[in-house]
Amino acid sequence: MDSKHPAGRLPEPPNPIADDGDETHFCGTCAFSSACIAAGYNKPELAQLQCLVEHVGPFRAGEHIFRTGDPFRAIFAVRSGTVKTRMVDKEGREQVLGFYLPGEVIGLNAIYPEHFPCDAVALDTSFFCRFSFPAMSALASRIPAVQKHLFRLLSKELGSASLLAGDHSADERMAAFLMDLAGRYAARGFSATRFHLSMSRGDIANYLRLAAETVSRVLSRFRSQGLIRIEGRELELLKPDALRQLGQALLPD
Amino acid sequence: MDSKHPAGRLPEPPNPIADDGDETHFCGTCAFSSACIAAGYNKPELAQLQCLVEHVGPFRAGEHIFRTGDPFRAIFAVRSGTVKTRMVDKEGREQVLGFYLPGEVIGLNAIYPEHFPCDAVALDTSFFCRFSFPAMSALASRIPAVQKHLFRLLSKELGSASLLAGDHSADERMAAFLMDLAGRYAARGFSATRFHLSMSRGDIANYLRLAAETVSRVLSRFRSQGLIRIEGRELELLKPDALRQLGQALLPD
DNA sequence: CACGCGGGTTGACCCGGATCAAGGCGGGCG
DNA sequence: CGCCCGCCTTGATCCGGGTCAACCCGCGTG
Repeated sequence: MDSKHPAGRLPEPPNPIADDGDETHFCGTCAFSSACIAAGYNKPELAQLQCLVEHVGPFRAGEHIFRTGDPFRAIFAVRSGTVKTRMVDKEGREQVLGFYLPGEVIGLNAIYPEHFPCDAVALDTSFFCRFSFPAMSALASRIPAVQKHLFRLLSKELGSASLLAGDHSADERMAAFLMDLAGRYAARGFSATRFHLSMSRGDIANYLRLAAETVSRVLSRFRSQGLIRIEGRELELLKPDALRQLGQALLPD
Repeated sequence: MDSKHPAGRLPEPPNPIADDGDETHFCGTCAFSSACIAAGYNKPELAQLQCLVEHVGPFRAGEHIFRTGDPFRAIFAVRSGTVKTRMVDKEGREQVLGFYLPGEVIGLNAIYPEHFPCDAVALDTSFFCRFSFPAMSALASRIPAVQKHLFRLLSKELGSASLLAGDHSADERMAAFLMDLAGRYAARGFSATRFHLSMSRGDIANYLRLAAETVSRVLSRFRSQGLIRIEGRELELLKPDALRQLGQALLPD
């Protein structure tokens, strides 16, 4: 599963955002956008922010962006591709903590321990913006909007962490998972009703604290009920309202 | 359950830390201590921090420190007593998010939404330090150590949120819960082996995503196995190592 | 006093999802 | 080509913990 020479699925990420030339479009959808391209910034400050960003990648499917225990020096915004974060306990069992889509930020939970408390593994061929954290903190001291933005990012992730905490049925969890993904894709300008699941059924199951067989069964049932169309990892939400209804206990609002 | 006129349990909190006269002892154990009394601060800056702190309380058992939807203006450090945070979904079901002991901080998850996303309810007679967040942010911009401290607090809570995420047996959850409490009491200078459970079995069950009956059964079993001594809400850990062993899959390290 | 009520404990039963098992793709490679 | 190996699906069985129910206790109140 964690092969050192993982096979890249595709020669080129199918993700439209991978186009490195389209800076402004990507940045407009990134979680840092309000910090990077906020209208209120004067030019010298924006230049400072730009210069602490470093573009890194590509990482192929299965490669690590960072590993548990690595010293914390930077946070990463996903430019394209998908990432899972996971912890591996001493018995070797994997625990998937989350999936991160283009525009989202990984590494925030490493600030306190000053070492990464989890692995980050690419699921697709992926590119990132790397933000040196010392530089970013220093900048945050001088630009209140940057500080506020970091506080908000951290606090936001606190809120979403409690999403999968409840004891809910497999159907509720799966419906909420699909609608959460849909909402996050929509927030970044992608289709909210058709998208590709970059993660395996096993990863979904692990994340939702279900067995892989259960995930498979629930998806089959959703299909037979006409809620979704699914073929391999290509997904279409046919009745998003019904799914939202199903997952409402887990979803915000 | 959420009576508007809850009966205060005791005329005076039994908590030794409630002594308002013993400032330095309390502050030495508080989560803000390194910000409030850090050696590196010169006096004018420390004075600024002091003046944005406001002591509030007492809150009696059952009273709200804040409610879902309240506009976010401040975070609170528990001076004495215990607090639970909870969300109530639209079907009226309660979801306990966490328990907070003296020295710990509540309200951080409200920064992003700018409104409190949950209720905070006192379980004991409780006192707090109230930190105006706008003032604190402004101070953080001028004093890097304060900014760093806030980042760390937020990031730390991110880490602990993933504690109860896994799918683990009732025994593992309960053992981890008890050892977590023990560690947090110890970190604030209390006994790590004898303490009072301020929360009901129902709250524990809700927090651990178990039925109240299961909590009762597990505690009874732990007692019959000689792991703990428990009488009502008074708890003594007889074999902390065995408990840590049981809960290791859920505990840090 | 009797009574109600919330919290706690314990027993009996049942169900959702884990586990075990078998088989079907599809892609990479000898 | 044929084989293997992940990944996925579907069926059969089992069990941990939820649910229902009965009961106890302490406390506050009419």
